[in-house]
Amino acid sequence: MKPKRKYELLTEVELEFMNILWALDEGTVRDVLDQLPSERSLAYTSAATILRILEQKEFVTSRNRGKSHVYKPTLAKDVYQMRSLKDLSVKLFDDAPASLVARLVDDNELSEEALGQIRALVDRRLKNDTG
Amino acid sequence: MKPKRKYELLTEVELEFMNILWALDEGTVRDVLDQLPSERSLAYTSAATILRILEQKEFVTSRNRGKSHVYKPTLAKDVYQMRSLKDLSVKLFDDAPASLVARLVDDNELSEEALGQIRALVDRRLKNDTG
DNA sequence: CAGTATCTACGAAACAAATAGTAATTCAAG
DNA sequence: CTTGAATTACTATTTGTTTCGTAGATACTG
Repeated sequence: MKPKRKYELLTEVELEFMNILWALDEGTVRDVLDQLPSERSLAYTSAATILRILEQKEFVTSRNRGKSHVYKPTLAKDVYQMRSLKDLSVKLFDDAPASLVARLVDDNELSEEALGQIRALVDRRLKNDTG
Repeated sequence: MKPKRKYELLTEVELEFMNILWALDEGTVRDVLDQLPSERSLAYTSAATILRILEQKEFVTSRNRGKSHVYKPTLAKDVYQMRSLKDLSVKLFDDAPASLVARLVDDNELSEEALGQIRALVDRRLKNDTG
């Protein structure tokens, strides 16, 4: 089958699986299934299907080990994080990242510590650019 | 029909419509349709269906004006922005907003100006907390 | 090598999202 | 009133997502 282009974003379940694979670096159907919370109780074959779809969409590649496949992300998590943020920014924040952060720091739940970390990150980036 | 509880997030098209309603404050099917880009060419009845669904999900209310309905968001945009950010943060950033911002400022496309704005926002928030 | 475990591939069922057509209603204007 | 344009309510179609069962392959175990 010809692989279709233009798969941008992961679906809900695909993201759930990718998070596990990113944490493990790679894994089999069994490995992923073992990482799911017990209350998830997903059938083995369902997990296998999801991974096959992820491979078809080229979010992972697979190699053989014994009788099973080992799946590994083709896309680094930070790359996907950035892609998701860009998507959210465009769709809900008029493509203005600053207004996204504005909303974030409006959150009263946000700890002083988190705020401090955020400022440190921004400062470091500003220094590196000018220096 | 009994309204189901627990509608959290908007679908793609629902968000497209809500963005228009947030900008207009309120509007009819026709109003929304007029705001869509011309290449969108969505049937009138499709737009009406989407708005009816939004009402059913309680993202908007409607009142009658003449023979048509006027739809108005029940949810402020900034509230929904925060909800979306929380969702993304949980699903993709281990619920750590600082790491979300970290990814954002890693983006080379991000302008110096945007970075400055972000820092100003954080600074202001930090000052207000301690002051 | 027979039996069992486990695995993959495929198909399909169940559900949700997006779009649009049809029928019925409403209102305004001749 | 009757007609016609615009509107709503409902239904249907198509497509994508999520889940799982069945069948066949593969490897291990005695």
